[in-house]
Amino acid sequence: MAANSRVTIAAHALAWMELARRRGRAQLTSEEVAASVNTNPVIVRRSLGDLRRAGLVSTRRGTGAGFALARPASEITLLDVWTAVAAEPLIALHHTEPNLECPVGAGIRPVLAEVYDEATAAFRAKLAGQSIADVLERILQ
Amino acid sequence: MAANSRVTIAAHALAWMELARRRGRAQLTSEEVAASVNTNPVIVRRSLGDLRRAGLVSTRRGTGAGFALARPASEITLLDVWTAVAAEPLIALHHTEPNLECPVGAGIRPVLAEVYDEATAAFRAKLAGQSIADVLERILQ
DNA sequence: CGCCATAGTAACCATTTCTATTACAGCGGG
DNA sequence: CCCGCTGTAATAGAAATGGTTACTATGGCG
Repeated sequence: MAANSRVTIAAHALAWMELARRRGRAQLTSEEVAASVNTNPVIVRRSLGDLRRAGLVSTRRGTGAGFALARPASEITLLDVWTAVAAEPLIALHHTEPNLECPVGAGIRPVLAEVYDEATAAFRAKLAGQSIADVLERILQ
Repeated sequence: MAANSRVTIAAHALAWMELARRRGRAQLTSEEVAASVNTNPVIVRRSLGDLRRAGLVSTRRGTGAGFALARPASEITLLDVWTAVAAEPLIALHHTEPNLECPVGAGIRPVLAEVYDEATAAFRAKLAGQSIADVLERILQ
C-alpha cells in the first residue's frame, strides 16, 4: 500500500508554525497552515487534532482562534509526530491465520513480529533524533 | 493506511520451502505453499514471482513444476525479501506540491526526504540482520 | 505426439484507506 | 448576540490490497 503523508503534513505544519512564531505570530488558523501545505483546511484541522490529542499543539476556539505549539520546537521530535498521527505497523503480519498444523505456520508469527518490532524501533530512533527545530534549521540552511 | 503483508507472506513461503528442503522436498507447488500460508495459490504465485524476479527462488514449469530456493536460506535476508516485494517509502512526502512561496513549503521536501531515508536505512539494516535460516531456526526453537 | 499438472498472468470484485470536500454544530471573544 | 474559527460527520473518488476465476504457456511423461 502506498504510505500515507500525514507525518509530512503534520511536520510541515509544525515547522511553519515555529517559523511564524519566530516572526511574532504564535498562533495560526487552519486556513493559514493549509495555504503553506497546499491542502484543504479540514485536512489540517484533522492532523493538528491528532497533535493536540498528543499534547504537541494547543488550540483556541471562538473569535481569534487558531493553533500554537504547546512546547518548544526543539522538544518536539519527528517521533512524537509519527506516534501521534501514524502509529501503525510498518509491515503487517498475515491477514488470515496461517495453517497451525504446519510447523512454520504455527510458529512464524511471533518470530516475524519480533523482527519487525526491532526494525521499527531502529526506524523510530532515527525519527527521535530530529526535532521540529532541527528540521526548520535545515530548511532555512 | 494499512501496511501490506507481502513481506510476511513471502518470508513464510521461503521458510516453509527451506523446511521442506531439509525434509527432502526441494520443490513445492504454489498450492502446497498456499496451504501453509492459508491463502490463495494465485497470491503465492504472485509473491514468489516477485522473489523469482529478484533471483531468490527458481521456478520450473510443466509437469512436476514448482518453486525452489535459488540459494541457501542463510544467504537470503529479510531485507532481500522486503526489497523484492515492498520497496515502497515507509512515509510519503506531500501528495500535492507545497506552496513554494512559503519558505517552509519551498525547502521542506529534501529535508524530510533525507530524514526518512536515514530512518528507512536503519529499518533496512535490521531486516538485513535476519536470514530465512535464522527465522526458521527461531520458529523451530 | 498428445495429455496434463502447474506456473504465469489478466480480469474482476469487495474491502479498506487516503485525500479532499461540503456541511454544520459548538465554542467563545468582542 | 454575532461572527470567526475549531471540531467533526458525511460523502466521494482514487488507489491499493487480498482474493477469485479463468485462461494461456510450459514442458515432462506416457
